[in-house]
Amino acid sequence: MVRASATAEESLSSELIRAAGVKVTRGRVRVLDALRAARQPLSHAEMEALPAGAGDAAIDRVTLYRVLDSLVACGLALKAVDTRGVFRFSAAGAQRRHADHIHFRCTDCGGVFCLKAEPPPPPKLPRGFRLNEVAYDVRGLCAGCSPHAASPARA
Amino acid sequence: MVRASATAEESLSSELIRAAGVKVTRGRVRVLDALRAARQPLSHAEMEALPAGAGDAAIDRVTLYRVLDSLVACGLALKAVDTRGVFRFSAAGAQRRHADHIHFRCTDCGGVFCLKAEPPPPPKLPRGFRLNEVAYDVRGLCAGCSPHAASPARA
DNA sequence: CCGGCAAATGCAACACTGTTGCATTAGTGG
DNA sequence: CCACTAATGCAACAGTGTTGCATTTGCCGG
Repeated sequence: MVRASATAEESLSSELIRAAGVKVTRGRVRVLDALRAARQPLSHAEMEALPAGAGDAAIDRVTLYRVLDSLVACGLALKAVDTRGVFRFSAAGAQRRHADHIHFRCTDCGGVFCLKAEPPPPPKLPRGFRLNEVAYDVRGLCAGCSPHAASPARA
Repeated sequence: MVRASATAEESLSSELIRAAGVKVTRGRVRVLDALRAARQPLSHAEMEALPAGAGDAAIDRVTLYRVLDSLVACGLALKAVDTRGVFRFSAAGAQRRHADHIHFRCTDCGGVFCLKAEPPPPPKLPRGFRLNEVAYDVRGLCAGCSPHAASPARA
């Protein structure tokens, strides 16, 4: 149970959770830890498989769903849908690292690539509307999936 | 079986399907018809429920999936994921009507609103990349779902 | 330090979306 | 009109997400 490493990381997650006004539980700390450590949004399935390096037993499937929901509800995590229709979660604040450029999603392999260009400014909204997120999604085929030769179905 | 109305619509769908180089079947015509008539992308569930006005029996669930896949494969339909993680399909070409303005998606009610502003120009891609679609997605709360009064959880 | 309450957990069962296998039916080309 | 292939319909399955309920646990007050 007592581990000297990564204590700062874990306590920061605990801090964040406590500051959000919800109970600090093992599951929440572990999940937020994982989200904050991840360099890209994680799916439920991926998180279920990660306790390998976390120490003790795996988190229950349903509990994991509820932990994620609670983190989203208190603003510590963000929820999005990937191209396969699966929810992916990321630590709030982490997306700031990805806010200053455009993403290209390959419709074939599902990969996400970061483009150099800057995203356009957000548009004006009608009265009463509230802006939460602006996603400038560019989709197509990446270099690896592009048909270099001939593709009869596309001709 | 014989209906005099909507013949032009239906035969156009048939034309399109035939031109795409695949078999012209009842299911494909009916589905493409529905997609072309719809003013917004339809989900599988929505399409399963629509034969009310189409005349004869409902299409099999699995067949509908396969019909949709075939329409996407031959370029007659487009497949996308909505905010709930459900696939939605639209007739190819229909999105051209929606290419000249921005969409606002309400994260609460799931509604889609058309904004007046024009979308930004597509960015430059790395070598080998192939642009297929540019989605400028603006998400937030619509006027109906915005918290007019106080929202303790957000404070 | 201890007890109690509400929230969080774990388990089972379920609902919805999408997929696969296989026998039958129906387009299409000759 | 025949035959051949693709498409259909049915059953069964897989993955993702949800709900109900009993039990445990974090947190707070005594």
